Amino acid sequence: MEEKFPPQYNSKGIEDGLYDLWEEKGYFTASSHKAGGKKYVVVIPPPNITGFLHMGHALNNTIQDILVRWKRMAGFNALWVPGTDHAGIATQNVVEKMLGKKNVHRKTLGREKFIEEVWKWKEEYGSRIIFQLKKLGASCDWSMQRFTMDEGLSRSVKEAFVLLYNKGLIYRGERIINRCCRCGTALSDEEVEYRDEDSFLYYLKYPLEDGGFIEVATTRPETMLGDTAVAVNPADARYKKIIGKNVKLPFVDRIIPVIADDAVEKDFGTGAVKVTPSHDPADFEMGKRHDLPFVTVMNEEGVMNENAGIFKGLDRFKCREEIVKGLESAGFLAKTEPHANRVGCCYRCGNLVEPYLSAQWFVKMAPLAKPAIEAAEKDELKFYPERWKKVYLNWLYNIRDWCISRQIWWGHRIPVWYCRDCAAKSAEGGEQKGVFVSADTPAACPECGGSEIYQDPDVLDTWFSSWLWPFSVFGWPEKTKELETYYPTDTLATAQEILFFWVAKMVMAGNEFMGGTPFENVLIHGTVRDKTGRKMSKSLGNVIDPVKIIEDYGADSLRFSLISMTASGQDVFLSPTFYIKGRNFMNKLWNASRFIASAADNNGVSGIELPRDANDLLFPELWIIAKLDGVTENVNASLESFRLNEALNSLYDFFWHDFCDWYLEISKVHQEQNAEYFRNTVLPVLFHVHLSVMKMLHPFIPFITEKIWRIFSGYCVPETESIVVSSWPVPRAVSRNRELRDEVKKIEDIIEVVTTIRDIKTRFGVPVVKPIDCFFERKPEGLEAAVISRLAGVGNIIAYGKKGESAGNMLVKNLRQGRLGMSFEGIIDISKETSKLINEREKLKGYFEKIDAKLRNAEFMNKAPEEVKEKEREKKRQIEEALNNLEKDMDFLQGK
RNA sequence: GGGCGGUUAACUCAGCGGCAAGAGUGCCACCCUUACAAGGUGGAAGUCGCAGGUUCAAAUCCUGCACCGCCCA
Repeated sequence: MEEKFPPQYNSKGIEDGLYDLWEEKGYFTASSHKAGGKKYVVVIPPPNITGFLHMGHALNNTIQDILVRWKRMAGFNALWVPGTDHAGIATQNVVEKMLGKKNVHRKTLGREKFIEEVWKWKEEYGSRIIFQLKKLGASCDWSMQRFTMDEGLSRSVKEAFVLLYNKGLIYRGERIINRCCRCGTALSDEEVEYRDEDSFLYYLKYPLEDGGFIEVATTRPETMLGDTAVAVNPADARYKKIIGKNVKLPFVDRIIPVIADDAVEKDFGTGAVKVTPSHDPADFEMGKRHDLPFVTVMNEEGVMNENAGIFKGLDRFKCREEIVKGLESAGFLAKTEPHANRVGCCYRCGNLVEPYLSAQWFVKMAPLAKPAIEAAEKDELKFYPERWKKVYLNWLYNIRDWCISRQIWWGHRIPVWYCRDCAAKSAEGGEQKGVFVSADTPAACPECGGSEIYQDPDVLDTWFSSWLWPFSVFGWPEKTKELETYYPTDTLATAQEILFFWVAKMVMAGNEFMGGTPFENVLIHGTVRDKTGRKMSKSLGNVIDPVKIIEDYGADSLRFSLISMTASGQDVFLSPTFYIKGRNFMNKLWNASRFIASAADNNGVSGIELPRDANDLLFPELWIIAKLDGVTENVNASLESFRLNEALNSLYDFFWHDFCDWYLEISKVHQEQNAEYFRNTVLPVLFHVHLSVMKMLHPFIPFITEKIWRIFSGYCVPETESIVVSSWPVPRAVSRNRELRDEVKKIEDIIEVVTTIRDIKTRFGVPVVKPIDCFFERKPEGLEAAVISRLAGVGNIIAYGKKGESAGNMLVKNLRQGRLGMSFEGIIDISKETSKLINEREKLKGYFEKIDAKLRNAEFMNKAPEEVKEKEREKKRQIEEALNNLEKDMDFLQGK
């Protein structure tokens, strides 16, 4: 017993072994050859290979694991596909940094060598997060593990590119894109994070050619070197006369026009703005509309170029300082004022993103968005919580083209080739010739047959592979057995941060390449934050490390606490002690198991058969089974609607309070009173109820439930070797039987008696265990008497006559089932008890008034549904009874 | 500027039309009653952010406001 069940639960040494066992047995492996049957498929949001498990992952993957384990037990062919993504920019950064420590630079290494280094790094460190997911208990089918850069998925990426290109949905265009000068690449709009910054609004005085000035306001004065116009709103009376005149740009002496454009906001700054078509998206559009020149004044690294004149060679930030100084000393700076600015930053390195004119590959999104919009509008795609549907749709309604080329080396090389010969023949400014796409590496130019071809140096956005994930993992474009069996998937669980990055794009890709949505349900859970509401991040130093909590308290405690305190879709604010609820619950589960096992040991019982028939059960057994039925129904309903916390908390309440506080204690009475019934009936019920709860808890806390299952299989006829593949409980509908329900009511009366006695004892400082004599108007017999006696600490159970033995040392309570007298030895403080009763009576009277008024209210009686009215009447009856009893209690106290 | 979420016990959170408003932690009193002190019994603790409104009935729905947080321009 001791070695099997130490009195305190310790997750150490239990969790690891079990996970290995599950893997060995292949419990998580789904079968693509299962004919018919129901399948349930989840694809993991692939964590990136540079990642460490953080609370967000812990929550996200716990949720998926709950769903998959539940469905697996419920008989589904359940598959959870794991994997990682290659995280182009992040991984390249990590490896560059590592090489940097050895004084090796990417560019000196060369592309091929560098990529080799990245693969080496990936082999060594890229699976850290996979190991951590296993620690968490994730029941992924590891035989299906995928990586976005592996051969199959790379094939999918090329295929998708070619298909879209041939359909005209991928094009190369010159646009203002977001450039991260640090990471050296273009970013998509989604990859830019916005940050508030206290900066300045600079008012520049531009000299008009024929005298005077026009004032423009800007937050980025260094871009003035690239200005090719000044714009005002045509309706702005202040500037009417100046439209069409010319300005001489300071420093570079370019003559630029004052133009009129509706896009200019009259209220911003002076109402006149500088126009820099090469360095601002809005200005770019304006430049197109007005046919302005495009002057780029910095290079890709953010260093000012030859167009910047005397500022050439300066870094963009330094240049801003110098420009401001220069303008000021030349008298061109009217004023500066503080200005709260929202600046775009790279989501990978945090550096300021530069709007930059360059040629990039884009996906034309509007045609792809259309079916994705329809899917949500028609509810073929459902969001939980539903409000995210609006956010999703809003983004799709305002969709912009997706910049997919990245100027880095680690990633899927863009499958576009250029032919030097054909390009040379292209007419100046006309259509560019000699550009072709191919999923396979071509040997020659398909147009001229020439071999002077080269591949586009850029790679694709990592998300260009992620958006194919729900079907690329199954081998698309090959028509595989897996694809046929598992696609479309069922539920996608993710945090809201990647709704646009990923979820919306997967829906588009699913529609485009497979037809229909890639999953039916999108479960958006909250973001894990610290207790002040900030995201957890290393730089803020507010991180609670899930790995540490797993080590110290077990994955079960972590999972339990996370889910139990997370309402669907609500952000999670974690305090540093949040795991305590879980840890304590594990201990409770452990000790209840310990008690049951030792009871079985003491009776030398083994091979208990489950479940039992309800026919020869006594009322406590009927009661607990009926309760179990109710809980089972609630848990199922909660899980079906993705209310995981609700399911878990109802199991918690049932197990701790109904099962342990009451039933387990009552079972001890059986143990003492009726050994045979205990052995033949109570023990099986204990095992049945306990194991049923273990099953339902298993998806939430897989390790401890498995451990208990395995220990218990030494006592029972084991249903399955492992709880992982056991069957999900179904309600036995005992509670629907009317006659049985009366038996079940007995427990409620007993609970009232026991609670009353304990209350009095505690309030007058008598330990519950100290036996007192009690007098009953309706004297309990047999089992009832024994239960009351044990749970409330009653010595003699005595019937008493109508007058009652109103000795001074007795206190009487009038309960539902009649009078209860408790005998105390001179420790009852009559006045204290009286004032308590008076207090209670006041409260009850107030309550009575409230209900009575409601029932006298004609409107209420007219309009409220019958159900509610009946409920109120019932309440009134109960209060009346309670008041009545209270009066009697007081009469007794006052010696009447 | 637009949108979303939050504001409930000291703390962390449930409840989202018919509760005399709940849980866990913490707090107070008593109990080491052989499953569990990571426990038991009992208790104290809340004008459910503010102001209006709808309704027979509002913590729950609507409107406005305040503060906190997020997202998109």
